[in-house]
Amino acid sequence: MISLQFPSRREPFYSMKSKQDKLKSILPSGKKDKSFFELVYDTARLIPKGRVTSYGAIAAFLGSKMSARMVGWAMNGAHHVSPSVPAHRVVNRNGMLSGKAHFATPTQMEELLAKEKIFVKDDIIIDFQKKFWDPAMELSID
DNA sequence: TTGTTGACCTCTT
DNA sequence: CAAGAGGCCAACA
Repeated sequence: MISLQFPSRREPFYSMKSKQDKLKSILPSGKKDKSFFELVYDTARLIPKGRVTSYGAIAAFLGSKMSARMVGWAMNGAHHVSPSVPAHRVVNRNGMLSGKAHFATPTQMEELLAKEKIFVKDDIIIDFQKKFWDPAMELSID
């Protein structure tokens, strides 16, 4: 199912802090003392191949939609965590590859995306809205 | 310990 | 329209 929506500027149902506990139960690894970063990593690992999402969408999904910045910061450390995190599937809300400079080579992010049939022009993902995967829409939380 | 700095986003001048 | 500010939270000096 394809979500054609950007994260809405309306107050979304998932923005309530109380959802965090439910998140912890549906996300893979069972540790209870998850930091915000770990939640970010877990969510990112759920992004299907061939789909992308945005920092803000993950942040909103995790309960604080203003933490998009932290999601980016989390990705900064995503290279040396295990299991690996598909950081290339996370872009900013315009579909721009804002993080490509942090990959091993300047072209790696684009190449990884191309393998999943996601193509990029001028650092922007083509058909971003069709490739967009909103965790809040696709993962049912109650 | 305090301050600054981000792979961001939204609202306000 | 463009530009600024505020909010988030972890890392680092």
